[in-house]
Amino acid sequence: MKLNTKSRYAVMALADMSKFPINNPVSLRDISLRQSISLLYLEQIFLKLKKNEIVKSVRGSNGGYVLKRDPKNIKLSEIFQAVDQKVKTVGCKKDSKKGCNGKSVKCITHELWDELDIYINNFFENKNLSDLLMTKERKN
Amino acid sequence: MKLNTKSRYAVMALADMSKFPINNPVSLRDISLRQSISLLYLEQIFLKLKKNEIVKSVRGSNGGYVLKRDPKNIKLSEIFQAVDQKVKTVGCKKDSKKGCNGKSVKCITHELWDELDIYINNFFENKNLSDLLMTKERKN
DNA sequence: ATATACCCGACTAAAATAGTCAAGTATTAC
DNA sequence: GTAATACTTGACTATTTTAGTCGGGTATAT
Ligand code: FES
Ligand code: FES
Repeated sequence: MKLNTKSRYAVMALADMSKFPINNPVSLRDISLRQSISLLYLEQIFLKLKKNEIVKSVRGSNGGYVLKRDPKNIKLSEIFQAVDQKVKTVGCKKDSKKGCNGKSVKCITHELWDELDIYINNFFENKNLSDLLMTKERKN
Repeated sequence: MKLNTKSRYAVMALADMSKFPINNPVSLRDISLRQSISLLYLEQIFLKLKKNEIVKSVRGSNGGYVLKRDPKNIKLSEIFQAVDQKVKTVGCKKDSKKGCNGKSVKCITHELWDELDIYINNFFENKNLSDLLMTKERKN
């Protein structure tokens, strides 16, 4: 079970952004420098975040990206979904009747993995961007 | 976040075994047939389970593998550890002071991923093989 | 004009995954 | 004692996924 960089960077970049005044465009170049994330990779990530209505873009010089909603209303689960990164614990197709073994019944561990799936998604569902900021403030 | 087949099969195979009398050797061939898992792959997995004292082997004809402990005392976390599959949510080295970005401080999301790590491991820590059987019995 | 910064699809090297293969050894059944 | 069963071990490989990069745009502020 490994978290990939795309999800990790997406959250990292948005967390970086949410430290700035809400209507102030933050350029990817700045995020790239502050967080040491490849600019080209960030561009790829932000196109998806934009398509999924998490940020909006301000083109041209002095432009950048702006959070489309209050950090309080941006759940981690939305961010993950935006960058196409799903939790996948079962071996079978989720909405098929077939099992991971090709048989017509679900395997003996299917329920367990399903439970794990819900459990993990719960974590992302119950965290939002502002939760992140708060832990940070406590520390600094 | 994806669960790999090695962990999935390991648990599946052990769940299969634990349906049989505790001292009755179960051959990998049988598990392979019942659960539709490649025999050669199972062999690889069981060597690790054996090295980690989860099962013991009975060689020769009518041989197979036997659970070394009561299913109640085999936690999923042990199984995962045995097959070398760790949860990895952070980008940095866990016991290094350095961040995932190469800097000398942990990144702004480090705490979050750490929390997620603990959260997921908790799931595995609090489930044992016999829990699996029980959900199955309820259903059948 | 020109510099800045987003836009977008295609491409690729490297790593991880999901197995397979070959060549054994030990034990039991006949 | 020989055949059959079943575990043992290390190496090897195809496929997939990941983690980016590249090239050639377009829009806007100064
Ligand atoms: S994981 Fe769903 S059938 Fe095995
Ligand atoms: S995840 Fe640990 S420093 Fe970024």
